[in-house]
Amino acid sequence: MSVTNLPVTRKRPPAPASARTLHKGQQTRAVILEAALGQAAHMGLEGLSIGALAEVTQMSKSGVFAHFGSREELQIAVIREYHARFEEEVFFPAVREARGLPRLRALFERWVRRVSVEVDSGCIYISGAVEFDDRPGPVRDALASMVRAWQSALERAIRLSIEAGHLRPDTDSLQMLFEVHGLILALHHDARFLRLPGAVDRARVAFDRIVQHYVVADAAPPAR
Amino acid sequence: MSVTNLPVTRKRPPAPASARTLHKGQQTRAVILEAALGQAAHMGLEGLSIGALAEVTQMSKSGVFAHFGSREELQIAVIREYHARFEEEVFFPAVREARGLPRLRALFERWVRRVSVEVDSGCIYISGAVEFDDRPGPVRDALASMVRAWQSALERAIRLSIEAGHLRPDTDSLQMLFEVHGLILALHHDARFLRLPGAVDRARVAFDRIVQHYVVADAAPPAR
DNA sequence: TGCAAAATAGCACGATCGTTCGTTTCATTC
DNA sequence: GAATGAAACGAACGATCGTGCTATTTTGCA
Repeated sequence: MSVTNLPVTRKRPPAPASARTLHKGQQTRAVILEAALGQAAHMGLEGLSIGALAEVTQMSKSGVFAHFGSREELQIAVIREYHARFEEEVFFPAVREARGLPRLRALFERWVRRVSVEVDSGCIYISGAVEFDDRPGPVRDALASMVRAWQSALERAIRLSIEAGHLRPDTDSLQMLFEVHGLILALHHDARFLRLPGAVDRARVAFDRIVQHYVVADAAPPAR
Repeated sequence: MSVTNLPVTRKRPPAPASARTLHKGQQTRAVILEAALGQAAHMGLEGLSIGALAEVTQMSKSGVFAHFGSREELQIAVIREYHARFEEEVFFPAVREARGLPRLRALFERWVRRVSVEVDSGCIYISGAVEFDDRPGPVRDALASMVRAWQSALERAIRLSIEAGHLRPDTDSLQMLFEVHGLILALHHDARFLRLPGAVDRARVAFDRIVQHYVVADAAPPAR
């Protein structure tokens, strides 16, 4: 059970030789990935540098390099790791809430919290989207897959809210998704770039307003 | 009359020697800047490369370099040029509309059009905000100045709409600005990165909803 | 037309980048 | 404890980057 069934093409297939213990390789690979995640959060995926990574992890450049085979593979590995953590921190806990509005609210709240924590570290989904918005290739593809997966998970939650009768039946789920996503992007922008205080509250207020609009059958928007 | 009175510290002080004619230097400088603007729109401000710029303009690297003195100065020059064009294309025409809602609508509409045109070229305000969100220095400062200038111009338009009686007197102008800005960011993200069609319309629809909320004294949001 | 100044070219530097290759160290299993 | 394969190292490569020099060309004005 994951955010989506992606064409993940997992490496590390059948546990090399012995089965249980985490072999040295994967262990240091995890260490490198941890450092890479931090570096990418600060400098972006394009800011990932094998040399800098080697310094941080006290390894040789070639030692780091060997674990991924290329810089691109490293970037993709970082994206996948980020995705996994995002799932763990935002999606899985929220999906335990009752389906419908409670779950949708939980998804948004955890998303907001994640982004506002990331004020000091940066969201790879957001920075990556800007860095790779016209740079085709496997990195962009991987990133787009993850973002789309998350977006459609959110849209599913919206649709469930409609089915549950919590939102108006004529709710345009993609439209609502668009608006909610905008709040997160504005939050990220104002808090992280402009360093404005109070952006988190603005996002929450706006979210409540959006929900309120789609939940109440208020004055039908007159054809204007 | 400009979006704001920035600490612009304009170079090119008192017209070097003769007054009128555009001297060769400024002329080729303009050519370089044009190319740089294109390059930055595609690859971001960090993707600006003096070497690549020299190739495009058929000049030597040092020839290009001499016009700006440093890469940082080049980046700042690009930001200022982008700002000037943004003003020209979005702000000035819209500010000729009647103050209040008409002007606010014009500002948004032109902003949307600009961003959707930039689907093929990228908005430097947005990409720059991500690239420099934790990279202090003069480039970030210049960029933040411009963005803040534009934001406060928008907020001013909102406040004028309140004073004109077009929006509810208890409208939180910064909150409204936050929401509207989010729409632009979502538009940029969906159209440019995810290549989703229809994002422009979603932004327009959402904007109308926001305006409608602040203009009508609908059911006062119950203390929830 | 000639001369000073501005604009551009040419070249090299040091740094950093991703990557390759051969060797050495280490961990694991017999 | 020796053998085997994985893991890490060290050094070098070619490329690209921004930048600093010194010539050379071009421009604008007397």
